[in-house]
Amino acid sequence: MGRPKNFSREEVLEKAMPVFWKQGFADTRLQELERTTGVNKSGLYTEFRDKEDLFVACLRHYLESQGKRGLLTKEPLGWKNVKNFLKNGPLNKGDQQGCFSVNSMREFAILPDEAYGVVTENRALLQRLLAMNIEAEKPKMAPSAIAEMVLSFFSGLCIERNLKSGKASSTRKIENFITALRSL
Amino acid sequence: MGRPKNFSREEVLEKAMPVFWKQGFADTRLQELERTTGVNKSGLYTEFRDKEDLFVACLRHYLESQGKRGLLTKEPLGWKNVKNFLKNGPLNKGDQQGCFSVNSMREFAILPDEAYGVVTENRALLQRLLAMNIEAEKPKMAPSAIAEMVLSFFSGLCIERNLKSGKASSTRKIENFITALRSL
DNA sequence: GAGATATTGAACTATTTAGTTCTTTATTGG
DNA sequence: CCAATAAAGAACTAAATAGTTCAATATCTC
Repeated sequence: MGRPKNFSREEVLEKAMPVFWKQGFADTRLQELERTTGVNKSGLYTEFRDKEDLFVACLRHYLESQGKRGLLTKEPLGWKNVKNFLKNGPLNKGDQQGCFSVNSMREFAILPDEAYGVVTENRALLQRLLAMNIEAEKPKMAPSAIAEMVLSFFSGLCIERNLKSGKASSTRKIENFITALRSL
Repeated sequence: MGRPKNFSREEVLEKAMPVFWKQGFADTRLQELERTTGVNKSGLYTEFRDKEDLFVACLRHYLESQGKRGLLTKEPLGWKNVKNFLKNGPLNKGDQQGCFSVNSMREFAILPDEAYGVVTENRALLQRLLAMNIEAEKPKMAPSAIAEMVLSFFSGLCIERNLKSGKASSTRKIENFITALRSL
């Protein structure tokens, strides 16, 4: 066998993701991806078909890694998980603010259809997981209806992370929101 | 005096806005703006300094026109206005889906600082108007705290308009959300 | 160490883009 | 109708960008 490559697909995704996350697809330059991943064009193009392919791979990678955190599957299911999802779902790590998936929704007009599919599928999953947690609390209102609201609120929190005001203001907001939901 | 121009600034903004709204700043080509406004480059560049200037002008124009609708100042102030704001604030007119301002938040990384200022100022205004309407209903919780939640929920609804699922699913969601808030 | 094989790096290309400039054309006032 | 004025149109420019190609280089197996 010939020379082994000295980067893994995983590594590249891990490094490229924050760039797409912060700047979106359209305004991320290939040059910047070379710099941040430390892999040059020919390397990137042997691993990924094109920029779109790399973007979608980053998106999938992000959603998988978020899924693995298991915020909504911790036993016992209930409001606590929902609150934790709202508090810690949106990340707060340097350039990685909010949710890559929510951010991407803004760019559907120019993203490959695949991206749309990946995002909506994940949202459907979140909706189900949220509903399961809410169900466990036996509210009067239909759990799926409450879950819908939570997901919209979550999307709002995520997109607001693009503001400088940051995480601080959201903690209190989340407490209050959960309080309101508990009455349903 | 020489030849009068046959387009008004207003007209141009009205036509350019939906393009920026749908595609964002980065992925809107000058060529497309020429086509949709019917004004060619030299016309656009005599009226606006550059693409950024045109974008910010569109953003201001949008916020002004939204402000004029007066959704949150109709007497009597109260939950009815808040509900109406959530229902009809996010537009549903062809390419103009959701809120141009919320959509723009995603692109702060590449937009002029001015855009950030315009958006945050407007959000502060909305926050105050929402609080006034909530105040009128004399809730136990601080009106500003409830207003914060409404604004986040609104942002979520707006960004979700980028999904095909559309307006239908949001009506019920808004009713339920207001129900929850009334208990606070 | 030799040969096979795959990666890497850099030079290259074709296209697209924002922005400019200059000529042509239309409209006005006197 | 003429001269002044300004808009419109088109050709042009310089820079950037995604994507390609190919020679040089590194590493593996035998």
